[in-house]
Amino acid sequence: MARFRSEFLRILDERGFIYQCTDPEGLDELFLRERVTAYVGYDCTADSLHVGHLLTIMMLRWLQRTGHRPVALVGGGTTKVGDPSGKDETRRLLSEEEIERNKRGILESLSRFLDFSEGGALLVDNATWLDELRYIPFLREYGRHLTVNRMLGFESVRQRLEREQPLTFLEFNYMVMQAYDFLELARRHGCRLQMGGSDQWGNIVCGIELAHKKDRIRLFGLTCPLLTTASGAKMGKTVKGAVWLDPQKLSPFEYWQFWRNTEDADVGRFLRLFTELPLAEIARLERLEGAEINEAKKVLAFEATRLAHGEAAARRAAEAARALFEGGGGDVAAVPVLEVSRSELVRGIPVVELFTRAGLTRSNGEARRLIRGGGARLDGLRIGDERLLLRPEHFDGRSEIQLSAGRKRHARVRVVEG
RNA sequence: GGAGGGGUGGCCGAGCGGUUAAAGGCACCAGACUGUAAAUCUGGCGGCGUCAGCCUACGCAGGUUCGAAUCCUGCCCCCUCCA
Repeated sequence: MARFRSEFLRILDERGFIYQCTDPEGLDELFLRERVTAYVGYDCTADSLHVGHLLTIMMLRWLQRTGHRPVALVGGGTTKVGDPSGKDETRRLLSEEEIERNKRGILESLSRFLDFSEGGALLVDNATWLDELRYIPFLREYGRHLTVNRMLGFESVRQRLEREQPLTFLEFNYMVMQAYDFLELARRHGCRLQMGGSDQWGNIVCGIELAHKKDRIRLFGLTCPLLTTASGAKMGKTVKGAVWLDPQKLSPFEYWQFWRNTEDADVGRFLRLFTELPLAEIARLERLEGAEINEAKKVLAFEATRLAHGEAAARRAAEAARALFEGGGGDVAAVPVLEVSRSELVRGIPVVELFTRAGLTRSNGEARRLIRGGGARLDGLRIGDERLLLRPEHFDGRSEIQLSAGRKRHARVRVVEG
């Protein structure tokens, strides 16, 4: 497969990152010729990124590893407008402070994967230029280069119109804003390539066309496939919601577990996309069959966790999993802990409440149902009574007990004096 | 501006005065089977509650009624057709 000659594109191609590319040959040449600056845009609506963002993060990472310059753009400007695509309930507008906090969170998530130190990756906020825009001058200068005819042809727009779903002028302008972002990055930072999910294709192309008409510069676009699991579900959900990259929001142990529970059919693909193992090694792992494929899943979990949370955390997660799932007392240090005071324990703590406090269930009612359904365990023994109170005798001299919701989700409860 | 249709739980979508915490599907959780997989089958799936109950919910605000998601009034939003 001599499709690409440049290292970056070859890697992306071999690993399955490429869905569409505006001009593969031209881009390949560009990568052979110079140090390329490329960007990916991230929404600013949450304070952390999640696995749904991981594909593009990995692309930026490979970009940096192969000697080029990644730019992460956060949508501080566009977030102020509020994304209207979420149908009813006009979305709550975020305050400046919230946006600021979210930006910091996003940077923190990204910092695990990219080197933002001097001369490395760049973080930019489109508020920097979008805030300054004035309507009439903008329309006169840029609006004349964008035809509605052209924009109506884009898949995202066409689909809406065909299904007779409303498409507001505001949404329509998102494409324009993003097109302008690309141009602005090209001017400010010499950015030549925008990458994103396949749903971003129209927006990316729009930016390329704008830049060509306005500044006579040639930009490139590349999208990655929309990721679903082999059984067709969207990736990256757990009871707790999204699979966050921020360890505060989802512990490394739970992150490890997420990857460990990958479906058989996805293992090879995920290893290529979400780890940096050599392809030969992945091919070997992929060939494992039956129960042996679990080895491959552990490698996937370890490597993915290592990237997001560091090697030490990945080791602890792996060890805790060994202790929990394969018997033989390993170290369960990575399993999330809930602390309770001795005085509270002496009074007796409703076990349903503990499940909720430990984050294993979302409400006491859910914990009750879990117990009724036979999925709740205390130190491995099924809890039969939903009214059970946790008391000092359950600890039997130890400082910790273990709660489990189903086979896979565990938490420790530790007594502290007081 | 005019006429009609509509806003139901995370999503889709029934219900159109009581027996409706609201059919059905998807998603999700648990149990069984396994390999911490998939498929399948079973159960669950608003909150609080030591279980007797209480509270909140069908766009928003009022009203009619013993009783409202269901009827009435006003408001907000969406869709279709006409101008």
